[in-house]
Amino acid sequence: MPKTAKIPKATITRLSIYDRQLELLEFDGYRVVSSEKLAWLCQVNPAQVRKDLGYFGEFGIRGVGYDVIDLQARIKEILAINRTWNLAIVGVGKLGSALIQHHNFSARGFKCVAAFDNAPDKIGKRIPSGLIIQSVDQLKDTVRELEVEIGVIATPASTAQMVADFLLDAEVNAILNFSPTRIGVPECCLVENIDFTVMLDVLVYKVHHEPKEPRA
Amino acid sequence: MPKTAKIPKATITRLSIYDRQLELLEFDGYRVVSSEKLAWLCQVNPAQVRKDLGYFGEFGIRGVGYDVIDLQARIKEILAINRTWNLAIVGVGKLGSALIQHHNFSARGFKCVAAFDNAPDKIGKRIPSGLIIQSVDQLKDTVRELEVEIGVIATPASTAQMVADFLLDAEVNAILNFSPTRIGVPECCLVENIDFTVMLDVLVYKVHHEPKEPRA
DNA sequence: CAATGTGAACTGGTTCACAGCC
DNA sequence: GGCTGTGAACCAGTTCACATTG
Repeated sequence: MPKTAKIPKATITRLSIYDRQLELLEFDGYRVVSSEKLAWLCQVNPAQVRKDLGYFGEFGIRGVGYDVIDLQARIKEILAINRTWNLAIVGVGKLGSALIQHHNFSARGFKCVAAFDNAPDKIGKRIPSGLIIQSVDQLKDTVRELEVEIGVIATPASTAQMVADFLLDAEVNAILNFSPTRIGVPECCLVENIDFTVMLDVLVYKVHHEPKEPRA
Repeated sequence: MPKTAKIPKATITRLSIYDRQLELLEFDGYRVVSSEKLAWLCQVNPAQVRKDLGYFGEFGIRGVGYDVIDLQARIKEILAINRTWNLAIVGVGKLGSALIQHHNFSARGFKCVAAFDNAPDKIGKRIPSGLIIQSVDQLKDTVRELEVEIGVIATPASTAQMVADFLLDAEVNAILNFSPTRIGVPECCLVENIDFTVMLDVLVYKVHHEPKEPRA
């Protein structure tokens, strides 16, 4: 179905955002939505919405708009989030355990099926979600057995690369990296980095340099 | 000092990454580094490194490279992270408390000086860091008193906008938003969004659509 | 000679503007 | 009439290639 064209990564990001707004619109009882309204809600340009969707097909009705339910289904299909994906969290510190219990993950079909750490006092413990923390030595076996498709790194920077190598060895080929370092992986493995302090640095730069307009 | 040119946001993001790599290089005893080496470490193009730095001045020595210590200082100055910034966390759930104790924040000069929630059973409690959770009713006064410059939203989507309005009322003009929704704010307020599930959706899309190359 | 600094070329992404349809 | 779908125009950001300099 993808019209063999190169699709900007930003388009995929926006599709995810559209999807969530559509859920809210559905909840609020809307049956149809125009590109203008959806764009406004997602803080983008209406033409952007239409172009993004245009990469994948014709989902709207001219003169009317998009069917809220139908468009949602299409987007979920495009993103491949119309099914469950199994996650394994590595690093069960404060952040790791917050992620395991993160409601937005389960609500969107991301299921934490395993948790690993290498601190002896953590291994074997049960976390509120019911999961038992395993040693990273067991990572490979468990990941394969439970068919984990995405590894989540929530360790300090110092161990991130080691963890990544473990995940690669277990043939996970998608990693969500919360550690503040760029891990090195082969081509076949896909990585997304979420780096809090980089975001803060960007924010601080902007605060410090943007023309400070007087408050309305 | 900025050569009155428009600086890409991506450049700022990379400066933050360069900075952290420089810290590691310094720790490892390097005195100078070439754009090629730094680029390799940060997984970008060498010309990109030079261009990014070029927006702000000439920091290198031709034929030699960049002084690791000096370049760090310059970047920290550009990013305005050569001082402490006060944060207030709103929403002390699992994620919020993980953020409060997040070591990378304190290590980089971001100091959590206040925490707010509106759950009656949380208000007044002391968190391991020593902070006492306050009611959001006290947000305005506390934020002003403690000179908080950045608000961090770690609440569910449903209350994010309300929290943002509270922060705006307290004249915070930078927000780091961890809730999975786009908050609406006036021009004068700067926002960075960190949305875990969007990142996962992007990762899933890629896993599902990228040409799956056989593993080496 | 080796590596920076930078205009010019290129690539990618966004916005416009309007044709096409309901 | 109103809103989608999309080629064309535009804009931004990255990479190249080379002149420049310690």
